[in-house]
Amino acid sequence: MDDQDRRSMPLFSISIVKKLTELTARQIRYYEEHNLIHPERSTGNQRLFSFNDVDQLLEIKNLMDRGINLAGIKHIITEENTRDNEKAKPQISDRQLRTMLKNELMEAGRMGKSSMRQGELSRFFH
DNA sequence: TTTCTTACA
DNA sequence: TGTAAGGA
Repeated sequence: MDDQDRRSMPLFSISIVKKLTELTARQIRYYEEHNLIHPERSTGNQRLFSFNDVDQLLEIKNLMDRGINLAGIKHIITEENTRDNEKAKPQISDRQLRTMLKNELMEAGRMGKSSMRQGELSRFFH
């Protein structure tokens, strides 16, 4: 069994994830509705989160704290998985994109927040 | 007891 | 987002 297997192993109940991420059950379920995480289901339709899910949620939480709304987060995470396949963005490298995004996020956090919202984020993916 | 879904404030 | 309702 390799690391990836371990990371995607469904182990935590929502109550555990709630403590680990400091998010409410409502938020956790809401993010799942928007396909930001994909916890497995098991006994009696109960959610079982993997280490990856928790990690993803922590990332979402960080973005939320920076004042980015669901649309923006969704956009980021979606691009995250789409980027590798589509080379329709020959302009900048993957590493450059990450650096740019990181700098922007840091600036947004430092400046108080509102500098980056909804559509503005799309400029990174044009 | 804990979690689940749906839906309204 | 919070919370109530009703079921598993």
